[in-house]
Amino acid sequence: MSLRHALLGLLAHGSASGYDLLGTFQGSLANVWPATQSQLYGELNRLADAGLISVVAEGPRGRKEYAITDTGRAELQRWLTEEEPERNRRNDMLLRVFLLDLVEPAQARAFLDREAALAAERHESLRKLDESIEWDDSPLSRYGRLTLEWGLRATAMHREWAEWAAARIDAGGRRRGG
Amino acid sequence: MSLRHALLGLLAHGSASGYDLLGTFQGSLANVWPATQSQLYGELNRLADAGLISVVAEGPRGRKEYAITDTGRAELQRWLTEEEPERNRRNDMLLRVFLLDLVEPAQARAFLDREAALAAERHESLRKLDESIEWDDSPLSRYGRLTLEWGLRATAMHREWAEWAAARIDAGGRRRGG
DNA sequence: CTTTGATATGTCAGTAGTGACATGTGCGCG
DNA sequence: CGCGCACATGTCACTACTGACATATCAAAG
Repeated sequence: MSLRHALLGLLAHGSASGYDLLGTFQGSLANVWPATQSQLYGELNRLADAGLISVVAEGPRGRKEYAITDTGRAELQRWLTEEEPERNRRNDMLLRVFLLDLVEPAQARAFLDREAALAAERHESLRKLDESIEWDDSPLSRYGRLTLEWGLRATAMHREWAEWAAARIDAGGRRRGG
Repeated sequence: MSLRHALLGLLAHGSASGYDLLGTFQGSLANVWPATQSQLYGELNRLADAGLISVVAEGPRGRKEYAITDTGRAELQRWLTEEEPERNRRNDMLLRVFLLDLVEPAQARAFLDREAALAAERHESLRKLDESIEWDDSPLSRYGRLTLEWGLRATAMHREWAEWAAARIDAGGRRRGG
């Protein structure tokens, strides 16, 4: 149920409409906690029903501006400090590696090459993003930078691993022969 | 729908019952693609209905032994070589880091310390697992080792990042003062 | 012989997330 | 003035996954 807390967290930084929040989810939050429009509007209504947020203004085109309530802030604090983060262990890519003995070594090698290339691409795109942002001393800037750094390190690690693994497949093939 | 392909992949290595497969999902596959019992039995029936697997023997206690069919093998091949792995971007832990400016620096620091400690623990447990397994030249051994190595590198990276981030929070606090 | 635990499969209600569809409005540009 | 795009919210059917419940059997230990 982290979407709930993501919304509370964003609203804790300032009131906003569903549409505004959607923009954030498709922007800076896309790499951390993506959400679809339908899910978002539904959750906002549920949060309002539960009294964790409330409509503070209505604008043109039916726009509803939400703000976090005291109850909502308390819940957010509780979540941040007391609740253990859910570790998402499912990894489609690793599942495939686990089963990679079912295809020819050349295909396994191609798979890992592709992983390495994609990780490199993703790393580069994060690096550019990092450069393009004007980081300042604001709290959001400080912690946003930490998450981006995680992405940089994760993509670097993934690339190195894939290259190592690809080389190991070649070595394994040779070992079988000799 | 990767559970489907995980099951096909396991059955491609040899026929087994739902109960056997459940053991694998709670064992070696737990860190890659966990699945509950209810989900597993349901999917096996759906796979059999679709003709991707078939019951090849019935044992005591209603045991049903499944084997992969040619259609199933073809589908597995297609999945492994043609379908792009789903990248799971949702990360509860990173979402919290992103919102960590909402709590006191000391609490943020504690959060990251805990992350570092947990990553170290997980790394150590994987290292022991690695040592305890007698890796041979079998294909399953070779590719299983690659996934484990990914885990080792991921936990190491995560720990280093958390330690770096914790230090950065301290530095940020001082910078604000000076 | 009885009890216990591992083997073995199944159902069900509920939650989270997806993608498509539906609908209407205000703003700026030509 | 009217056209199109961005703004803005909502519904719906479907899929994946979870945790709890239900049920029965065989083997071994006491």
